[in-house]
Amino acid sequence: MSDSAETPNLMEALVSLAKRRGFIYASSEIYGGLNGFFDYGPLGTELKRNIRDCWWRDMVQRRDDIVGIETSIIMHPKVWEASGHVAGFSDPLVDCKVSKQRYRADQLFWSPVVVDGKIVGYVSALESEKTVEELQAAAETFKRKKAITGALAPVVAKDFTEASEAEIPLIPSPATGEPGSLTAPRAFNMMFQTNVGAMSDASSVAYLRPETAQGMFVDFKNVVDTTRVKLPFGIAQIGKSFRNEITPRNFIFRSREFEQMEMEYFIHEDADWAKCHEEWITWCETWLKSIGLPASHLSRYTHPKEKLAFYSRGTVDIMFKYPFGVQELWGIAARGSYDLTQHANASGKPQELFDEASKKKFVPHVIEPAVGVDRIFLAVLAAAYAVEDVKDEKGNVEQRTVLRLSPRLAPVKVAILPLLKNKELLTNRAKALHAKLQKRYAVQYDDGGAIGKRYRRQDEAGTPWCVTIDFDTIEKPGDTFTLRERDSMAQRRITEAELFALLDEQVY
RNA sequence: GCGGGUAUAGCACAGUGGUAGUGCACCAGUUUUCCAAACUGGCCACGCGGGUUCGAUUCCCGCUACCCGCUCCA
Repeated sequence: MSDSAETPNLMEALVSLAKRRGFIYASSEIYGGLNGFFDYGPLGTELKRNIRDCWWRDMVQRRDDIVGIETSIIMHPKVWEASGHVAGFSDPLVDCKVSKQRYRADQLFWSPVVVDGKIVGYVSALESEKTVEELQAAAETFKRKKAITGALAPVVAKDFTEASEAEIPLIPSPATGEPGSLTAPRAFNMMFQTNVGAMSDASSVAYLRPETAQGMFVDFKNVVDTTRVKLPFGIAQIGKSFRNEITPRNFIFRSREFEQMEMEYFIHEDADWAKCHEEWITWCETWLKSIGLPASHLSRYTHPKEKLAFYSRGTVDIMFKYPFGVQELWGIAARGSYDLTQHANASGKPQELFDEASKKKFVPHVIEPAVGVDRIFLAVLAAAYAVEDVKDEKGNVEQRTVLRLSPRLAPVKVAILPLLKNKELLTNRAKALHAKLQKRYAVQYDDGGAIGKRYRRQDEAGTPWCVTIDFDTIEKPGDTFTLRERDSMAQRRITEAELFALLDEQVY
């Protein structure tokens, strides 16, 4: 028996299964696909919906301190100026054509070498604690090698975004030390632009949101004024976001259109934000385990202070061991009062609460757990996938592909199978049960092929239980069915009432 | 975006300068009393565009997508 960790080319197997069983298709596939976009098929749509529903129930409906909203994808462009995304949500990149190295332009520093007031050449260095020293040393070496005499001026460290067109070909590549191989920085904003209204001009430019969070900040006062929430409280939202990623990769892990589940938890400015931050990290970890992700695949990554995003005072990522490596799943950021303050300044509308104790107004601080539905989907799929060796009655070893999805997430909760297709007594009873279950649960009726084949088919779809209507059901007293469990393949007899009780308990 | 690789049916793979097969899956039927049974029949593909050629799925070029690196985020 092998589990997912030992399966070679697990990603290929997942992509293949996802396609084969209708979980995920490439977007616009008949036109050759579109990089960074995906469609969810019938089973995938159910699974994704279940992920959203579980999160919403646990995050919003089962709590007293969190409310939900749904804001528009296109917001006033000033939202993104205030949030910092127009200016800061870009990564200008520079390529060295010789060494094939790629640098972020804002991390690649350079300086003219000035001798006796004249520019005699250029030096470069990568961002570090000693960038200026390195540049100075490089300038001295340059002067010596070129046998230039005169007074060397101190270097002036500038990053590559400040290099002019004329200067770019003169600046040496950090990799080769020779000028001429660096490209101009390609700086583009990761936000998708569009135009509102029929006229396309500068005044109509708008953006598809790159995160749902700003909706919560912009509607902060509305929620406070209309819902009687009291600190600490949270506002949650699930919705699509869009980022024009340079390199979409790893199936649905990094795509250009994705779905976020974000919650902004507002706390008093004097509250212990670090403690609250830690509590939310723990909450997220617990929740991930509750939907079936193994603790062994989860870890934490604390962002070093100097590399924090522009809005963050502290960020911890919950990492997941995907088939392609340990990568981010859930980011929990302490955003301070950054966003509300920015919007207060930009809009001229104060985003404050009144503190009854101190009789003073203050801007709340915020802790933000932000997770991608698609990433959870991928993590869940990877963790659930298993190929097992099973022995048939003759002792022959066969392989069984099974998705061990939690019953909460499984696209189909129960499959109802008449043992035989051509015996009306069986099919009628099965159809009656199916109709009854269908009112409350996602269930499937299947009478195609041999019973064993149908079990395996449901295993691949992740259906936790199969119910078989057999001859004992109609011939023996008690009206019982065979209940077959996906993971153990064990069978037992169960009544209709017991079946409903089982589902009520396990499916939520 | 740069470098390397790949692209044949729903999935996994063969194969050929004269338009393609296999397994599984799927559909119809016969059969079948619990773990991918059997038989019969059926559906379905050379990623897209151009070039060379009498003829291109095969050779060449471009594009697109996917995979592996550089880089990045949910």
